[in-house]
Amino acid sequence: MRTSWEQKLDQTLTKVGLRSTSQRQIVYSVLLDVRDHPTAETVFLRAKQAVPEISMATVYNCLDALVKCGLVTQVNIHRAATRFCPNMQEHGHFYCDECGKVFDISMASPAGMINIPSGFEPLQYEVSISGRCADCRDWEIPG
Amino acid sequence: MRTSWEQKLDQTLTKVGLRSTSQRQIVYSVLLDVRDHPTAETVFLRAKQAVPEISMATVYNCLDALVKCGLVTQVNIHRAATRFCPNMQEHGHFYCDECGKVFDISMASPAGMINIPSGFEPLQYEVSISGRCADCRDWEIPG
DNA sequence: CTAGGTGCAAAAGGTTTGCGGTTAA
DNA sequence: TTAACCGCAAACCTTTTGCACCTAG
Repeated sequence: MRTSWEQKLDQTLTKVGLRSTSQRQIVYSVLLDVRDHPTAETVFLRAKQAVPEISMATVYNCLDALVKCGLVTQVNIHRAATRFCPNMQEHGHFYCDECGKVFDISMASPAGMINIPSGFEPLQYEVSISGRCADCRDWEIPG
Repeated sequence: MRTSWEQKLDQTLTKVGLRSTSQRQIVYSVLLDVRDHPTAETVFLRAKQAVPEISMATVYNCLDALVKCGLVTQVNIHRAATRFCPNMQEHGHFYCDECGKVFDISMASPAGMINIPSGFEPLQYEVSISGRCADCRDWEIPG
């Protein structure tokens, strides 16, 4: 029996004119399975466990398709590999400079507090915070 | 006579233990001169007009030094070259997907509206908006 | 004097592309 | 049937690194 996320994936891909393929299903399931904002490389390695012959190019293609159809968000990290996140609620990201982990941060819509100049058409907002996560702060060696 | 920004640069670099060099002065002056959020490559080409023998590695080093001492901000753009901005007021950035230009966007401090989990230590906020700028919207072919 | 900076060239890292073969619709 | 997709490998672009020489403090 098809699970509900598989149906939703099929429908969402089809809606924007993209095909539903087994590779795209695997990639999406990998993202849903462990919500740790993996890089394309990590997604590749995890997907490979299910489909050993899958290629990096295909993983990029699949991630791209998922972003295009609105099921996945990209998280940009300065000069490091892009992370991928299947949480489509409006939220920000906290990047820990020390351990490299990425955390979802709940927030109000930023649209209200930002003064978009007239004539500009905003399509996407991205709020990212960098610093040190709780764990890394705890492990700090005192003075 | 030394201009005030040159003195400020010297002092600010020195304060964090970095040296004031002619290359760093040139790079900073390039950023102050045209406020169009240039890439490292563009900074390199502009700096080269004053110092033909300057190298890309040095431009990166100088930009890095300027960021470290707090005179310059980096603007991350998804999968494209980092842009550099000498405007140190708290502000966001609008990236036009069509023409690639970057615009400063005034905004209230995002710190208030974001719910940082306890124990997390935020160091830097970055708000970026992507979409279409006014010019690109105007030039759109109707129908 | 010497730690830090510069210039060059080579390498790294992440992502994209070209192409022949495959497959969903 | 056929446009879209896959897998592979090579290319690409931005950034980093190693090293010999140079220079600010």
